[in-house]
Amino acid sequence: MGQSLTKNQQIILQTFQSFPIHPTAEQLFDLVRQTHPKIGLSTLYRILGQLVKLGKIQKISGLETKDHYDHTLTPHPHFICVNCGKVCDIPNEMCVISVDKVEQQMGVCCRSVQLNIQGVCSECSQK
Amino acid sequence: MGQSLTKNQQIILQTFQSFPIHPTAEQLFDLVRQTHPKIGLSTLYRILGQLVKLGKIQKISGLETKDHYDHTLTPHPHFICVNCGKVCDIPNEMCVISVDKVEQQMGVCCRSVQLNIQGVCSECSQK
DNA sequence: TTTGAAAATGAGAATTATTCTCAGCTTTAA
DNA sequence: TTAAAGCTGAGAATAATTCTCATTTTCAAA
Repeated sequence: MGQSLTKNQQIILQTFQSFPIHPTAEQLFDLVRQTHPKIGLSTLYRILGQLVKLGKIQKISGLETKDHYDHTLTPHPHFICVNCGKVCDIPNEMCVISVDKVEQQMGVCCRSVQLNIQGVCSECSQK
Repeated sequence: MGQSLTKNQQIILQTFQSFPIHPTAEQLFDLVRQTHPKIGLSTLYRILGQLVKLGKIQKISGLETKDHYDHTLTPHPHFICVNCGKVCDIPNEMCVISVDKVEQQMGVCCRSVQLNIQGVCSECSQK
């Protein structure tokens, strides 16, 4: 059970955690390649999937055609700038969502919530 | 300015509106083909894009790898069952989101909000 | 150490959803 | 009636991701 990560899993997770961005697989691949040029794209995708399953990172879908990944573990909303494409976290307390009513009134069981806001970021709106 | 729709735009919009589901392009293509077998897939995609731009329908991304489309115009959250894949609308009042704080505290300008909830629907949880 | 089974790798092929291209057809307005 | 503009749809192209599989690596037991 001692979820020990393989060498490549560690390389990818550490590279990931050392950059405060929400990279796509492609961006992360470029970063990883700078220090480990032999790692293949299929390995990256495989390991990203494993890290998501292990609960080490989360995948953010629905922002663009590409998926992004996030090494912040607590679920929280994301903001994407429609102008420059930058993705940022929105602190949970700025945007509280309760799914209680949904569960009670629709009889469903909620597993996860994805809240994505599209708009113009502060830098882009200053131009 | 009298945004009159072309014949194919009308066929697709009407077919769409006569089914109370959240179809993918593929599902809608099958439906449209039943009555208009000559319409091509590229026409369907082109017209879906146009209808979104015209504000006649909305596109729901982030539920699956495929996009879904919705002919309800007011923005509202969506629920997707991780078991059977069914998509349903969540009435806005069950799940209120305010973006005021986000705009004020992050200095951004919010254009649109997508809230997707993954979970198990009532039918699937009865098994 | 040796060994051998299980797991991991990575190059490239396959898949999937969507968008693009373009030659022919249709509509429209003069 | 006609010419230009717009629309169509078959199929090619694209883009992101997943799959395949022969090779390599790991690692515990002998």
